[in-house]
Amino acid sequence: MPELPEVEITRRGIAELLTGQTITNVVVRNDRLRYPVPAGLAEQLSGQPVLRFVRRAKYLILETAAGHLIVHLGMTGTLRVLPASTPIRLHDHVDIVFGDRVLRLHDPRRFGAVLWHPGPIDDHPLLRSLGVEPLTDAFDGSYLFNASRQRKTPIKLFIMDAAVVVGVGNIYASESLFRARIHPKTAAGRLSLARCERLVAEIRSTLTDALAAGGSTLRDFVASDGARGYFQQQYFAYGREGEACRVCGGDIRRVVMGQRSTFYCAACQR
DNA sequence: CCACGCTCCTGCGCGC
DNA sequence: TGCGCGCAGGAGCGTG
Repeated sequence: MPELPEVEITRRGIAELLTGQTITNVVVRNDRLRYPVPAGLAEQLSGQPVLRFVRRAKYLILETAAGHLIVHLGMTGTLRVLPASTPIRLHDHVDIVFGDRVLRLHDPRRFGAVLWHPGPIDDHPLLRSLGVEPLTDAFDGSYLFNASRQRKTPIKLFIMDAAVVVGVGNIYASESLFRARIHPKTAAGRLSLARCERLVAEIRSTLTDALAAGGSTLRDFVASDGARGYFQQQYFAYGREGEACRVCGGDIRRVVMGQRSTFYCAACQR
């Protein structure tokens, strides 16, 4: 389940290997991802050097002079640079070929996406109305405070709203709220400025910690089957229903919010 | 504008 | 042992 740190690690590894390299072909084995993979990618991209490989929210963007290839990993997607001779596995849906190497999208559940956008990237409908990046200065306590006024939505759903702040997935939403000692059902509009500042700091540190944990195995993630046990950092709340809170020893509870499991400590989080 | 719930898909874990 | 059910989740989108 790639969250923002995993996506960013993937971006760094691939950018290092493929920036400046020229695409020689594109092979689509299964175009039925979240959206149909557009036809004609091989014609659009062959001969194009990769100018940049960037990220916006959880979208990875391969930039060429001809346009942008937008990739989303969904729930189960992985994107890896492999020797072109690497055997095809089930669910290897798309290859961007660079001579004797290949950038391969593997995605069992097909929640991912591969899109083509010839124009300026900020114009793309999926990217246009995204909120701020969580690891930039634009995301601070007063931003969260101002954005949340009058909003009755539980804070957990609010921080997962990509129109507000991008890249906070289900796991890190629970973890950040635990660290900030905020109950996930608290109405967003009722949080004080001080609590918004605390929450922003904890969202940042949660993401940064995961990034640091992943950074150490960067090479594996990009080049090998590795990646198992990857971000198995110590969660405080996520997935720990019925276990003891690591801070107070109380029970970690699970509730469903927005059709998603939410974990919290009823004693620590108010 | 806001709140909420449906939907896509496959792999896995659990219960019988 | 084996089968089948239900859950897991990113995020766009439709509905009220």
